[in-house]
Amino acid sequence: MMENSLKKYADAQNCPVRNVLDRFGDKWSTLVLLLLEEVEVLRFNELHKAIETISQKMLAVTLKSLEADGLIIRKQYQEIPPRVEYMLSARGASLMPHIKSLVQWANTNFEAIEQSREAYNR
Amino acid sequence: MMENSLKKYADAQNCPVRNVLDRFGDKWSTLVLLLLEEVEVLRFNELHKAIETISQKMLAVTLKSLEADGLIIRKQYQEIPPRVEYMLSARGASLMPHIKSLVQWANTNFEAIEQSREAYNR
DNA sequence: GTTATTAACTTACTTTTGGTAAGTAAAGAT
DNA sequence: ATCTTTACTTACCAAAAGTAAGTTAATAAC
Repeated sequence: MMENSLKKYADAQNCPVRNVLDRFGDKWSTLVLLLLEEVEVLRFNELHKAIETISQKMLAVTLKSLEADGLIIRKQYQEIPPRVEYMLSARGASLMPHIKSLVQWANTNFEAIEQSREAYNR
Repeated sequence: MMENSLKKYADAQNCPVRNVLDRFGDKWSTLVLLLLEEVEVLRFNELHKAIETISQKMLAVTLKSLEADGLIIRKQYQEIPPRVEYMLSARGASLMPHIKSLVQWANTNFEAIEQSREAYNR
């Protein structure tokens, strides 16, 4: 009764849900995407300052994987000191409505969830 | 020009977006939620078999945090061997449309993203 | 001519998180 | 007396993420 409906999630590699959601399952990707949607063009250090708690290393890793997935565009100028600008790609932009609907839900349910957490830890 | 629009993300603790999205930022929560939406009621071992690659420990941790957030309900029967059933709460159910819209996006964009990844790694 | 500055990262190292495998508890069946 | 069943927990190990310092190369200041 259950086997048929659940099997499709078993294989992480070939499951689109897991394969793609694992990517937003990381700590920073959605945040970077939200910032880029809001400000449109940002340099590495601007992102770093904006998020504050992210390390440079993690920001670099996050940007690379977003670029690899074609969600953001990296534009490098041949200048010194270096200048690199990041912005959403069309694909990245098409993702944002879905993420923002999640964000909206998070905003409306934030307080109730906090209260549940507190109640649970007592 | 940037300070005003970006500041709100700086503080993880009090930012609803970060605070709540960090929770789905883990590897397993969304998967458990999707399964529970599909099958409605599942026991610990059923979830464990369905996801396969999750460890019992991680499943226990995931279920606890989902319960703490009030997204799922844990119903324990006083029997031996023990019987515990998990199902979505109303709050959890209200989340699912947003998650599923993300899942849909993932399904439609899966192949293109895979191709981008391959191209990037060459 | 040496030193400082700037921006976008790397690298080496440490800490935190996640995974594996084995163990626990308690009743009923063998 | 031992085995089975279920829902976990615990001890130990591997992988991921965080920290801090280093790299590069041109221009500017001393």
